[in-house]
Amino acid sequence: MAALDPSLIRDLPPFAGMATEELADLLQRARALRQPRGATVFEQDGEAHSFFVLLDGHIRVVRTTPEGQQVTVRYISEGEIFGIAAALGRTTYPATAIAAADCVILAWPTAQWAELSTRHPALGANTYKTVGGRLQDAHTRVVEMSTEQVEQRVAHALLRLVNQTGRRTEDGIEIDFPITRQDIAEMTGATLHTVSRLLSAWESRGLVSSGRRRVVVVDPHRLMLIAESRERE
Amino acid sequence: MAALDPSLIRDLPPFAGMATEELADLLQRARALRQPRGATVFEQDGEAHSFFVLLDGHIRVVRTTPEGQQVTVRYISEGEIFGIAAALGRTTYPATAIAAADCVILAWPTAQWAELSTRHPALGANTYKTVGGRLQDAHTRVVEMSTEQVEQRVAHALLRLVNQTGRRTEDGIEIDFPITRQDIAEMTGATLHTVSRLLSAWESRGLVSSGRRRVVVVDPHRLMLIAESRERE
DNA sequence: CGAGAAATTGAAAAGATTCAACTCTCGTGG
DNA sequence: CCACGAGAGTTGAATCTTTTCAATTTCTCG
Repeated sequence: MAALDPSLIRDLPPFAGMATEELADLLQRARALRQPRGATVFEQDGEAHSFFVLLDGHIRVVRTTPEGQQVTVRYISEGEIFGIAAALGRTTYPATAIAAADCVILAWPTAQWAELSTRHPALGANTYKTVGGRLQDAHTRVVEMSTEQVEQRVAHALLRLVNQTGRRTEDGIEIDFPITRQDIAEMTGATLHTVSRLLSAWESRGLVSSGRRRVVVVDPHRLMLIAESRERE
Repeated sequence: MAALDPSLIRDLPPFAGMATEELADLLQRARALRQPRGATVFEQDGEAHSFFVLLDGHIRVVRTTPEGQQVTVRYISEGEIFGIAAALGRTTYPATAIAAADCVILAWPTAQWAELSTRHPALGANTYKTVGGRLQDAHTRVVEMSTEQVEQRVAHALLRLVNQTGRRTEDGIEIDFPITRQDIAEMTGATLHTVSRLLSAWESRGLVSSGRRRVVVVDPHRLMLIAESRERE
């Protein structure tokens, strides 16, 4: 296989502030892989053999409870680093990562994390900054789950997805990968029934337009009002 | 003031793997402070001027929503590092820290984080490991909030407190600082009324024994059954 | 001892889930 | 190429957990 070109990753957040030679050094040790939608990138409690950067596609990170219920912990978008158990002092993955759309991924052996992150301090710094941000996000979600009703949580979740992965269309902003009512339910701690009812209601009010595995936010502003307001309107 | 002795902090997790001279170097730059119960150590959105290690007492970390509702993000126990916004690439504190009991705290200026963590790599490594653990904890809480009923969440919260800060007494294991129904409600995303009803019910079944600002877990095993079971008994 | 904080408890109301039945959509294999 | 079947979505009705509202009581600290 031809060597990967540094321009591939130069502009991605995990590699900010790194020289071209450093990028080349990193790429030399990376393995590129392709995962079709639905494929499992790594599995909860499995040995953390690699860490990853997502070049293209979307990844859903899911935790499964002992009772078998699934909760989506976060979505990974293009350019993000993930599966960094090693950097956090763990030897197994804390969740399962599933390709939500067809993906292109770079993978490095976990064993090289220590060496790579000391040799390229910017990589370490960028990663820890990312982890800090995710801790923030997780706390924000705990706060939302504690204080908001389902309607607001679903509105927040859609707005977040739209900001992260939105693609302009003529109708509004579309979430850029196939997403079901069930998926949204697993992000918000609701049932698919409630999510379905909410989307139906919003559709009839012209806030969203949705179908099988497809959600388009037509009026982000009014959706934001729902997300923020304590009152029922 | 006399110099602080390395033996004070030698055995605390943030300083694991450090030589006595390193500890002395760290202590030289630390400032010790005492905070009475109820005092604010740092405030949400305030400039992150310092980071801290708790030597004695308990700290409650709280996020306040724009609507004024409070959610307890975590409790800090003896020996933990906290207020490490700088290490995560932030310049302000993401939450408010309040002394839940009288506290003794070491504080370092945030400006020294970069220098200290490079000069003492173990400090950096230990800290990032801690952050990783907290990210895990936060995700665990999201999962709990998504899948469990209030009864189970409160049971889990009590068990967690008892493990973290429990003190053996003749009646059972007591939570080692004053804690109100309201505090428990803010940890679990419930109302103080529901928490009060649950504690009353558990008290009459002999699982806990509680009073004003006081909770003793009498029968951890049966409480664990409640925390784990999907069914109402 | 008095006052404010903390806790309790009943009754009504609300939000969301559960149960159940049905429809729609899309891809595949006969 | 069309029919079929599974996955995805919808929607009504009943149920249930938890909150909300409200009125009291209990504690403890100054």
